[in-house]
Amino acid sequence: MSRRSGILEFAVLGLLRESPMHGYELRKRLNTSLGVFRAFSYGTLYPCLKSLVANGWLVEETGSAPEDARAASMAGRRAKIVYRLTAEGKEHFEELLSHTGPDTWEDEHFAARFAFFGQTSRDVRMRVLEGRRSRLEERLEKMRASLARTRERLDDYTLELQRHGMESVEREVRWLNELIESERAGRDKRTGPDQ
Amino acid sequence: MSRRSGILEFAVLGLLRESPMHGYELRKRLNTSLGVFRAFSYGTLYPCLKSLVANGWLVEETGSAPEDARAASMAGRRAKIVYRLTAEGKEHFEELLSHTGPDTWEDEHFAARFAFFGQTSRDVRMRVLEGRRSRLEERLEKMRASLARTRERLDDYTLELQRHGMESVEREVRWLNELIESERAGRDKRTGPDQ
DNA sequence: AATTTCATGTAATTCGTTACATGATTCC
DNA sequence: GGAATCATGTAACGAATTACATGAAATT
Repeated sequence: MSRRSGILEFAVLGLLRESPMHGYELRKRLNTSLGVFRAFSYGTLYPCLKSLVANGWLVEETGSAPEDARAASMAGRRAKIVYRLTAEGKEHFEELLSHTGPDTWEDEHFAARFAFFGQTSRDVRMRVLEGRRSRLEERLEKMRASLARTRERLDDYTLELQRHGMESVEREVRWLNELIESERAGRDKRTGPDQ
Repeated sequence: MSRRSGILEFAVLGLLRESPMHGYELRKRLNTSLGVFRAFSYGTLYPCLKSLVANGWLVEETGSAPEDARAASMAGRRAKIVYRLTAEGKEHFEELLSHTGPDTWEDEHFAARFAFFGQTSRDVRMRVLEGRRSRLEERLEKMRASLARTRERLDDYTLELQRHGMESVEREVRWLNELIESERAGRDKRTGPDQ
């Protein structure tokens, strides 16, 4: 059943929900359109796709015209493989979307979740945003405590590094506060308010 | 020769340069004092220490008093193992400190380098800071280009995520600018200006 | 015609964690 | 004397990369 990175699996299903794609294109969109994800390599992506097919969440479509498939099998050449989300895949993705666990608030998981907020209900969005915020606040607490304990023993560079780190986390908390406020106010960030 | 993470190795040598320590203590300082590093597990740390010993960069000291060693061997109990940097280890660390390569500007590598800036010469500091800045500027360029290409096709959440991501990178560039300016002005961030 | 970009894959390797196993020391 | 924390390690596993291998299509 090979490798399945939770994040990659999630992102692939989410991207394929919008429209079928082949592996190469999928990879580009993971790095650019979704912006957030690090560049997953083909060595990760292709085995993952195979595994999702094995689970019945995707189907492979070898070329749109019947000719393509024929030509491919005849000459032994490989045709583009387009992946399409199955009904089971759609269902599975909905489940992943509505489920929130401890992992959800982690850096990369959170970014992946956020990238598909457009497909999520508002209460899930709130759960994800608030969970992320409290995790960051815990992190801040630890940083502050550790800084208070060790401040004197640290040189200026180390201190500056910690200060900058804390400031970054504080900024993300403020960003989350704005988003949460915005969700609460019902100023939905979806494309259209009605229909 | 087992596992050796470049960053962990570097950080361990750097911490032991200040004073000898045992593994458990070392691990805490990696997570707190240096603040930057993710929590390396014991399963990573201890094998790494053994490998550094095998390289001749560290020596193990089993208890400070001879009694400890005797008691340990008699009862079969393990004593605390304190690791001390050897002359070769010190030399190796200096080499790592002065060497800069493509890896140096990567997120985690950079943080590790910065954490030991106090032990570095100013021109190395400048190389590291300026290298980091230009890598971030490249990243910004790519983000801007990708955003310009795909803006229309993205929903508001994805857009907001990208906007926030870019803003974070821009902030780090400004931070680096200040640091570089500060280095240039000669306002050295070391503890004492003389002696 | 040659080069770049598109496109798919596999094997070996790297980096690191989790779960397990063990025991000493300190605090209450 | 029991719990928490200190302290050291190993084996199995996991996630992802790199290097390799192949070949089609588009561009110059």
